[in-house]
Amino acid sequence: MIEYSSQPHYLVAVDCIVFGFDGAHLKILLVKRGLEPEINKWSLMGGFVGSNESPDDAANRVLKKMTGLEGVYLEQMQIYGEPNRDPIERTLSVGYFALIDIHKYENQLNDDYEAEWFLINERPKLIFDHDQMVADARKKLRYKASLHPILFEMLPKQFTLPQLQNLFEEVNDTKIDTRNFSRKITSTGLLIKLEEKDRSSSKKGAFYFKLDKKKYKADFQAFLNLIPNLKN
Amino acid sequence: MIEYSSQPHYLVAVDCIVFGFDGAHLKILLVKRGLEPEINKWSLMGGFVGSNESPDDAANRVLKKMTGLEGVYLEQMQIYGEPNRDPIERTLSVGYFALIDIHKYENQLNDDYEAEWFLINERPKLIFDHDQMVADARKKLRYKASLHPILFEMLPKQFTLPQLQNLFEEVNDTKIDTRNFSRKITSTGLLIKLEEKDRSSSKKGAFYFKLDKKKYKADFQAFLNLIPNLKN
DNA sequence: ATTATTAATTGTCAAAATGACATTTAATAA
DNA sequence: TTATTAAATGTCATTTTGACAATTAATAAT
Repeated sequence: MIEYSSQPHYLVAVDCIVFGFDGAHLKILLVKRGLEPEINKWSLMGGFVGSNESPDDAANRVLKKMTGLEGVYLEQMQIYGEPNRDPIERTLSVGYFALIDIHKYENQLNDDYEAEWFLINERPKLIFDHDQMVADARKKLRYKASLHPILFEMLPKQFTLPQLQNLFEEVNDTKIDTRNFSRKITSTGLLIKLEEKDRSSSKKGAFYFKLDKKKYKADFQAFLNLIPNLKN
Repeated sequence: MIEYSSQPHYLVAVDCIVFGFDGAHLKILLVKRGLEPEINKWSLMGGFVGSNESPDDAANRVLKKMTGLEGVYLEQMQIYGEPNRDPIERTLSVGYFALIDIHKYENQLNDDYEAEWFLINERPKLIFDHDQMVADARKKLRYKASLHPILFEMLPKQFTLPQLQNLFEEVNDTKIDTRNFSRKITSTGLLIKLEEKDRSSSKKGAFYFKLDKKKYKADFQAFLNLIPNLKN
């Protein structure tokens, strides 16, 4: 008979891949690790799951502690549980990816932790299996974003169509035809055009849009299809 | 400074939602639990993660032990980690869903475990949060199956179009127009029509098909779109 | 004042995919 | 020979898609 008492116990952690977008490029937020082993090396934001919290709770706690942000978009990805992934002691880690508005973060920076944004393709090597986690998170982000409008979570309240398209192109690592993108994104009914223009990027300026939050919540589970299937 | 040694340790388990299809209805495989608490109550197939295996390894081991089957389709779903989900001791469980060909199983039944197939809608109440796991697994199955051809994993080597359509209808809890379904599924190129007919369900008989495995593997990650968006 | 420059914005058309819909066919039973 | 039953298949109008380039709005330069 199997009994609980004879079974091995493990540490359980969470690690968060935090994505942001600066208007042109996809970025990832990394921290200098504060404990041994591999202290002071770059790593994902993480921490152990406490006695009175679920892994989801723990991920939210870690994010709040290190970025000051609450209520960020957070999605469970998968568990990383190879027996020897942590050299000190067996630790299973639940991987999450988070999407945050990079501008909100800047105001709430917690300086106790050395955190820094890196361009997704120019990030330093990370500890343990964190590079694998980042690769998995990118894949999952791409997958999810091709079906649901999650990328808006990384945009400020006002954004332009060129910015939005940039973001889709970055995430999917592809170029999208401007006319077709505009048509598709408009037909979702998710965008509300504003009076104001962003003049910072061109003489003509690009109109700002905001998200129709009601429509966003209602349609979140509906499949969109924002990434074209290129034939040529 | 946070140190490993001061952190709490937990039991880590896996639980598998095993789906099957009898040609007409979606089924789920349950076992009578073999340890306290809740001994002899119906539950999902599960077990603790051992010292030298990953959670994926553990899920495969449990499935093999209880069904005799190896290499079944197994997908990590999510982690269940509410602090009090297990009344004896804190246990985190990684939920998996498995898709198996119900006919293969029948040949390999391991009688040491009291396992039984239940119609998905006529299953007994399960222990702990296992009912929630089943609900989540159904949702995930539906989601994934609407995009990728995973349902073939539940069919025998030879199957008929009506059977295939039944399966899609069961999983999506909807009725599909025969002509449109046939057109779509044919256009995927995934099916190879055989000479033989299944005469068990009608006078006319229905042609058997088999899966084009090469095409299946190649197209697995490509998005299909097999479930229609009904307008009326 | 006119022109040049630059990025934003918008339109067309042919092809493909979709959804709605009913009849014909193959086999056995009566 | 006819009745019965489930399987298989076709049409058409609408919508969606992908490929493609010209126009517009604003500032900078002359």
